[in-house]
Order: sequence, then C-alpha cells, then structure tokens
Amino acid sequence: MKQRATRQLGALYDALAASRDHPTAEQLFQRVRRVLPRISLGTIYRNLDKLREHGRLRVVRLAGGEARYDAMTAAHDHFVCDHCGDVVDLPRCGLTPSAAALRADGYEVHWHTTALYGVCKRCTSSHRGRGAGVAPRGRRAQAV
Amino acid sequence: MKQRATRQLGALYDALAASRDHPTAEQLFQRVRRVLPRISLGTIYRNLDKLREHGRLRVVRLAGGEARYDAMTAAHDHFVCDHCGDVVDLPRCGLTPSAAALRADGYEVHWHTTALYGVCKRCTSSHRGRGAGVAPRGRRAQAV
DNA sequence: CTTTCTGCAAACTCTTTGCACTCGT
DNA sequence: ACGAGTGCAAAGAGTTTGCAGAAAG
Repeated sequence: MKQRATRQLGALYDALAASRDHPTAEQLFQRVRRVLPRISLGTIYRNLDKLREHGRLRVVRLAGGEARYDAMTAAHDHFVCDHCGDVVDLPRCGLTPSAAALRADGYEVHWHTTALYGVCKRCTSSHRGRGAGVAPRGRRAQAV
Repeated sequence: MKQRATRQLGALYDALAASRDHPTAEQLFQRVRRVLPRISLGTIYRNLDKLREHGRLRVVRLAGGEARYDAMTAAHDHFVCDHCGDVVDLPRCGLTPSAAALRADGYEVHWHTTALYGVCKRCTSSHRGRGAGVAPRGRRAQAV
C-alpha cells in the first residue's frame, strides 16, 4: 500500500531530472542502465507512471508515436521542430486563456499548455533547398 | 505521381468533415464502413496521411495512445477532459506566444495551439465522491 | 494501358501485464 | 516476515507495409 524507495525509482528520477531533452522511455532506459544494468523497460514504464501519479513529471505527447517525459518544474510551454522532432522549453506564454468562460460553464480547468510548431534553428541552417541535413525523426503523425 | 480521387479518400474526408468529436482512426473506420463496407483500416491510415500532407486535417495527439483527427478549419484550441478523454474545441485563445523571440533567434514558427486540461461538465456532475459515472478513457499517459 | 490505390494480413513499435522471485521496511 | 517492486517474456494497442489484384486517369 505504500510507495517504496527502490534504487530503480531513484535512478530513474535522477536520470530524468538531469535531462534537458524530454527523453523517451527508451532513452531513459538506456541512461538508467548505465547505473543499474539489470533494470528492465517494464520497470521504467511502471515507475514513470508512479512519478506521474505523484505529480513529479509530466508526459509530453506532442508528436510522433512515443511519449516523452519532462521533470515537473515551473509551468512552461514547448517549441517542437516539425523536422527533427526536438522539443525546446519556452517560458510560459503570457495571458491566461479563456478558462474563465469554461469554468462559468461547469468545467474544471486544472492546467494548460501551449505548443509552437515550426523548424528549429539547427534544421533551418542545414535545410538548404532539399538536402538531407538533419534526418526527420517522427516521419508520421504531426501532432497538436 | 499524382493524387487520385478515390471513393475511399472522398468518403473518409466526408466522414471527418462531418465529425465534431475529433475521431480516432478506428472511429473513422467504423463511420466510413457504413458507406464503403469493404474499406480496410490500412486504407484509412494511408488516406489520413495523405490528407495531412495536403494540409486538409490536423493530427491531435493530446492524451492517451491514439491519435485523433481534426478537419482543418480555423485556428482553435482544445479542452481535454482528464476523466473521459473528450476533446472540446475552443475559440483560439487570445494569447500571442513568444514567437517573436524565437524568430529572432533563427527559428521558423508555423503555428501553435493551446490545450487546457481538466474535468468536463458532464464528468463533473457524474463525479460525486468516487462513483462510476463516466468511465475514464485513457487511463495512462496524461499528455501535453 | 499505366500508375496509383486498395484489401488483406503480417510486421512493427510502443506500452502494459502476469508470474515467480527479490528486496525495502 | 509481509507485501510492494522487479526482471523477464509474452501479450496488447495502435499504426505501418508488402503484395497481388482493382480501378482512376
């Protein structure tokens, strides 16, 4: 009934907190593996879910098939590169959206986030004409 | 090399345009099936991808494992119910995000969208205490 | 006729889960 | 010791793809 402090959970949170790149479960798996070589991917997922339930991380599902994980810090927004899939943190955009109207209508609004989409600096420069440059990451499913 | 106007593509777009509920691929499959009973799910996915490439729809990947599709109309934002998973269209929020700063820094910003998360009206009313009410849809992976 | 598209089924990717065992507390 | 957590491997969703035949232009 009670949450235990296992090495696996600790190492996972450490890896996430040390990341600035919104890693996928697989990427976290590889990083935690360097500390705990016998950890399994199933455990990564189970512990990510626990951290989420406890509000210690946010699941970022901006584009592509995989979920990305973001250690919960201050509210912020995201820029997503349509070309390479990279996600960049942005300071929280100003102005609160029309939550007031929704609340008046019987909705509970807990939080919100904005995502900007486009082409990042790195891809813009290596994107001359048509050439390869940075390989597109999430070929399908451009998302909101 | 050229896009053909097949019955399947037409029926799919019609079904999407007639939808107001951000259907999943599976839901669109069921709806198109009523018109073309022999259509396959693979064709649904292939044609959704074509419509996306042509800018005729937007992929909405707000929460849960499945992509949802949104016929491209005016810019708008979304409210997502954490409880039942429903997605409601909102008028575009008034906030102009910090796109200017990004552009100045060498990024191309093509578009943006805001998602609000919370509990919808329907779930709020049938959510007294603990009881069943509306069943949660996407049990895992709350997303941005 | 030529080329793209379709239906089908198998393959793939990402994520979840059952089970027997391990390890925090 | 008790029970939550783990590794492993198999199962599940959701999505993609190869192929032979169908159909649009």
